[in-house]
Amino acid sequence: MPVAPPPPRSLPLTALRAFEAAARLGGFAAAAAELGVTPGAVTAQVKALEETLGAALFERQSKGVRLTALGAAAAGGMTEAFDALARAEAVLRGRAAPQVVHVATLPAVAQLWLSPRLPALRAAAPEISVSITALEAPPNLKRAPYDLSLFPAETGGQLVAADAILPVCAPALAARLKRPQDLADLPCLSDASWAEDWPRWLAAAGVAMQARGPVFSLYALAVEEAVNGAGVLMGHAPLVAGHLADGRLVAPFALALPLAAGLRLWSARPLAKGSAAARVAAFLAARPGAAV
Amino acid sequence: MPVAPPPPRSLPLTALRAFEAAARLGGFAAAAAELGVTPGAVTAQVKALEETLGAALFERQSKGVRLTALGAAAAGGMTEAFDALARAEAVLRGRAAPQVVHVATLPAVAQLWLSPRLPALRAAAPEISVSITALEAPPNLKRAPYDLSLFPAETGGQLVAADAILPVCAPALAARLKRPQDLADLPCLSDASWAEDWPRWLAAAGVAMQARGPVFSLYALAVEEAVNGAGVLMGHAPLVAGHLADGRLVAPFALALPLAAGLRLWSARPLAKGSAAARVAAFLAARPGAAV
DNA sequence: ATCCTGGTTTAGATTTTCTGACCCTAGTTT
DNA sequence: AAACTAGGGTCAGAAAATCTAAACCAGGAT
Repeated sequence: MPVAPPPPRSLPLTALRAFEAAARLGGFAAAAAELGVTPGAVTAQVKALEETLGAALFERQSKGVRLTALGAAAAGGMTEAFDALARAEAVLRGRAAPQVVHVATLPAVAQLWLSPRLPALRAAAPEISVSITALEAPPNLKRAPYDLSLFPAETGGQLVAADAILPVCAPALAARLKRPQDLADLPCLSDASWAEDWPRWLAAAGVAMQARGPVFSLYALAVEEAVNGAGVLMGHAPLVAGHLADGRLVAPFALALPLAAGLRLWSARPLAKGSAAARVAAFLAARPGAAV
Repeated sequence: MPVAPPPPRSLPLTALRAFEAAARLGGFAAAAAELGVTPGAVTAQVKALEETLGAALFERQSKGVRLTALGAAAAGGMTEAFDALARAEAVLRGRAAPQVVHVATLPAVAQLWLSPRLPALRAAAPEISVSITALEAPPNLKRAPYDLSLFPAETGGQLVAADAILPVCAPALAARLKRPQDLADLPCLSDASWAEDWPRWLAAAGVAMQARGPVFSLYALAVEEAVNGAGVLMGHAPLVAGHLADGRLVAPFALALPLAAGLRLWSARPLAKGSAAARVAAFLAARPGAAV
C-alpha cells in the first residue's frame, strides 16, 4: 500500500510500438525490419516492457517467439491504436504538404520505369513534387508514410503495367543467338531477387539447360551490363521497353513469357479526388500496356 | 524528385503526444503538466514537429497559443489515436497485474481518509494490492494509468463521502471558544488549496471577520498542528472524523456547513464485475455517510 | 510601474535507444 | 556427425533523444 513516490508513468511508446510490431508480424526480426532497427533493439524494448509489466508477453522458443495469453490479449488493441496513430499522422503530413507525393517502389522500377516517366509528369503537373523511395519489399501502407506503392503482384491494387520476361542483349550479341540453345555459349545475366526468371523462361521455351552467368543485386546494373554487351539478360518487358525502343537492346527470340504478377499500384488510403496523390496515380495508370 | 536517401521515418511519437496534449488542453503549460515535463520540453517537441512538417501547428500569441487550421485538422485524429493507445495500455496493465489497483486522490484524502481504511480493506481482500498516488488535481482518466480516482466534485462519479466544513481544535483550546467571534483571538489554520473555507464558514455563521493564521500546503500537517494546539482548523468532516471520534480534536461550534462538492469516486473504465478494482470501489463506497 | 501568465531559448545533463559484435539453441543440410 | 541457418539474447559503448534549469520576453492585469 505504498503512497507510490513516482507517479506511475505511462508505458514508453517506443516499447509499445516494438511489441505491437512483433506481435503483428510474429517475430522480433520482422518487427526490427519494419521499424528499421536491429533485432537487438527490439529484443531490448520488449524485454524492458515485460520487466515493467512484471509479466511475459512472448514465449521464447528455439525458433522464434510466440505470444503469451497476455500478449495476445493486448496485441489487437495495440494494433488498432497504432493504426489510428498512423492515420492521424497521414492527415498531418497530407495537409502540411499537400503537393508532395511519396511513392514506394522497387529500386529497379524506380530507375527503369518510374524515372523515365517523371519528366512528363513534371510537365503535366509542375506543382507536384514526387518523392520516390526504393524498397526491396512492399511497405505496410497502413503504417509507412507513403501515398502510393508500386510493386509486382498478381492481384490487388490497380494494374499499371503487365509483365513478361524475354531475353534481351546488345545488338552486337544478337547475331550469335539463332536458337535458345545458343544461350549456353553466352553469359546469362540475372538479378538476385529474380532468380527464377531464367529457369522459367527456359522451361517455357522447351530448353533443358541451366543459365550461367553473373548475378546482380541491382537490376538496373544488369541492364547496363547487357547494354555493354556483357551477356544476355532476362528482361522484364516494362523495364527494358525503353532500351528496346531505342535499339540499345534487342530481343533475339520471339518468346515473351507473360507473368501473372504485373506492376500494380496501391494507395495508402482512398485518394481524395483532385489531390496530388490522385493525380499522380492517374498519370501512372494512364497507359497500362504502353511502353514509355 | 530525389530518390530520397533516408526512407521517410514515421514522425516521433513523443512529439505527436506533446502536440496532442497541447491541442487538447489548449496550451503548452497544461500539456507539460499532464505529461509531467517542463514547458520548455513541450515547446521543443512541438517546434521540432513543426520543423519536420514544414508548417506551423500553433499560432503563438502573446497569451498562450492557438491551433492553426493544420493543427486543428490533425488534433482530433491524434486524440482518438492516443485514447486508443491508452485503452490498449490499460488492457495490458490490467491483465499483467490483475490484483493491483491504482488509486489517484488528493494528498489530504490519501492520508486522512483512505489510509485509515486500508487495514480493513487489506483484511477483507488480502490478495489485492492497492497503490495510491497523491495528485493535486484529478488526472485525465482516459490517459493516466489509474483505475480509480477519488476527488471532491459536485457531480459525476459516485458519491463516497459528503463533505461539510466545521472549525475544529484541540480540546484544551475549545474552552476559549464560546462564540464564533472568539475566533479572532486564536490563529486560524488553513490549507492553501482550501483558502475559501474560512470565509465561507464565517459568512454562514454570520460573523464579519477575517480569519488570520498560518497557511499550510499539506492539509494533514494542518490537522497535526491543530491536534498540537496551534490553533483552530477549518476541518473537512470526512477528513477529521477520526480525530473527532477519538477526541484528539473537538468541534467548538455546532455549525457544520455542508458543501456541494463531496468526495466522489470515478473509474477509468466500466469496472469488470468481480475485478480487483471493482471490489475496491465497492469497499470504498460502502458507507457514504459514515465516519471511519 | 510591477506583477503575472504563458511561451521561448540556451547550455548542459540525463536518459533512451541503437548498433555491432558476439553467444546461444534447435533444426536442417551436407 | 559437422556445418549451416534462422531467430533470439547479451553486452559495452556510442549516438540520439529528451529533459531540466534558469533566464528572457511580451502583453495584460493590478
